[in-house]
Amino acid sequence: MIPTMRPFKHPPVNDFSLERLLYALSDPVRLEVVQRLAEVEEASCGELDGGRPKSSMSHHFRVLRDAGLVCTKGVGTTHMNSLRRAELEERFPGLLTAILAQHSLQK
Amino acid sequence: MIPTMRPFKHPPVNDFSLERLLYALSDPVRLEVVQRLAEVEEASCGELDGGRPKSSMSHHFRVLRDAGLVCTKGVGTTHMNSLRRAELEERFPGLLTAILAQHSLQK
DNA sequence: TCCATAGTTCCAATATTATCGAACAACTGA
DNA sequence: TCAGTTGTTCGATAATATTGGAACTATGGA
Repeated sequence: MIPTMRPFKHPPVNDFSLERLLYALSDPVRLEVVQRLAEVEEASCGELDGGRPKSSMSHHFRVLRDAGLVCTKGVGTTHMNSLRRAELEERFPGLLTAILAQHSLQK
Repeated sequence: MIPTMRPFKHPPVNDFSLERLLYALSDPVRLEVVQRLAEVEEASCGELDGGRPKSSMSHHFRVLRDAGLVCTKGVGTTHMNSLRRAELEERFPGLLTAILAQHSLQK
């Protein structure tokens, strides 16, 4: 068993871009994913699709990863996702907190 | 002289949308406009175009207005723009602050 | 009244993005 | 080794955004 699930590329904190982050979160599907991840700490892709096609979700997860918002690691046959909270707080202090606070108000 | 420059539509705070705001700020041109406005408090459209065509800027200002970020009022032949800081802070506490703080770091 | 200024609106061209089916790849368990 | 599960990648299509020229409107000054 040679082939291992190759890990995804996750940008280092220094490469985080404010515009890219804001863009990633301006999509309702992606914003919902991030909000859910804030509640559960960790979740597979399947747990986060709202019945949407896998290929669509795969696209959204990539956008979230590229923005530095989400970290995805392979665990068995599934991919576990989590927020990169500490690094986001380091690079954009207070930003994610303000966005997530907004969500909990709307429920 | 009957015709007066008809005022622009500015959404009330209750109609502000997080996604719309994030989207508006995910564009480099618009983000720059907002960052400049944070410094000068008030500026005409002409002062904020970076040599870009007026029609393009007019589009961007409309997006910013629709998101509730910017207020535009006619003054003489010019349009003066300002951030809707208080209302934004009321609706999205800490959000604009976090975004603007990010900018000043990058200079 | 005429002209210059500041922006808007209209329009078309271009570029980006979202969506999703189909084929593919990695892993687990039988 | 085969089958089932999970998710990615590829490719096409549709929807949406950005850009900027041209015509138009409002305003103020000469």
